[in-house]
Amino acid sequence: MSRNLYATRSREQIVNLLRSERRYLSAAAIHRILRSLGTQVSLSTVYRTLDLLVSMGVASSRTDDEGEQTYVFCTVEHHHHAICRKCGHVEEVDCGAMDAFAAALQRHHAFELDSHSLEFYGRCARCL
Amino acid sequence: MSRNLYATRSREQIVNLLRSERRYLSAAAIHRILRSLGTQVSLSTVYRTLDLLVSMGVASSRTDDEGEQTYVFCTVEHHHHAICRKCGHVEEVDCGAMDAFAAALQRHHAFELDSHSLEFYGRCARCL
DNA sequence: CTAGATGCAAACTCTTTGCATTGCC
DNA sequence: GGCAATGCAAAGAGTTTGCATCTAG
Repeated sequence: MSRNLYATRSREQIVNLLRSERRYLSAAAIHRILRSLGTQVSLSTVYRTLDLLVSMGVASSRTDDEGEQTYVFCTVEHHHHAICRKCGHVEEVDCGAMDAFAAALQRHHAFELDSHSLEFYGRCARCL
Repeated sequence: MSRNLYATRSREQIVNLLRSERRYLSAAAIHRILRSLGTQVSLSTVYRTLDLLVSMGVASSRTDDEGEQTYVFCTVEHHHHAICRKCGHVEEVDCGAMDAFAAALQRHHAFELDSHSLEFYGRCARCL
């Protein structure tokens, strides 16, 4: 268990950015924003750090409409994302009602559920 | 409304393959299978045809774990997929229970839902 | 005959990797 | 000082595109 040994400046900056933005950002976007804020960091480092964060459970990733990988800061273990289609804000939604669904699925399709993936799209409170 | 003007041999073959397989296949996989069945078709045509099928609503696509785009034949308008993690078989699951979810989301997060994406993973009847 | 479909190869985009260098602890 | 992180450039993978050629209707 010797992960994430060094807390370097690059890593801090990336985590801070993700934590303050709370919306899905691509590696390229993160790179661009950090540069514009005066932080010198290479794109490879951004990729490597994002992989690290995802494997530590600090961030979560998804593939957007353009097929690009995007990342968001995240706290809860198992949950889903409600993504505002106006501002991109991500709300974490935890998921209890899935049990009923799993039961119905098994009844109707004889399908044994062991995991699922769920995303919501709409407007967050600020954008209504 | 002058889409899909010509019903060419390539297109027929691709649709037939998707219709008989009923599982998510990448463009490369489709290309490989068709070749092995003796059908001469270029990878670009496979890509172009798949885009066409998706835009016509005949097929549906998703990005798999490796980040590769995969396609499946599909009939129902709005539904979700139960994907067998053993054989890859795709079951279409229609989704009524989502209304309750939407209501809860609005109550708890003041989030106005307008669409969602949902995928199940597990074992299909044949693979239990 | 003519608009649309195809094949081929080159171009593109996003992502990963090898290796020398730098930096944290 | 030593192991890990970084930057750079080059390689990779998947996908798209331009253009000449072919073909369904």
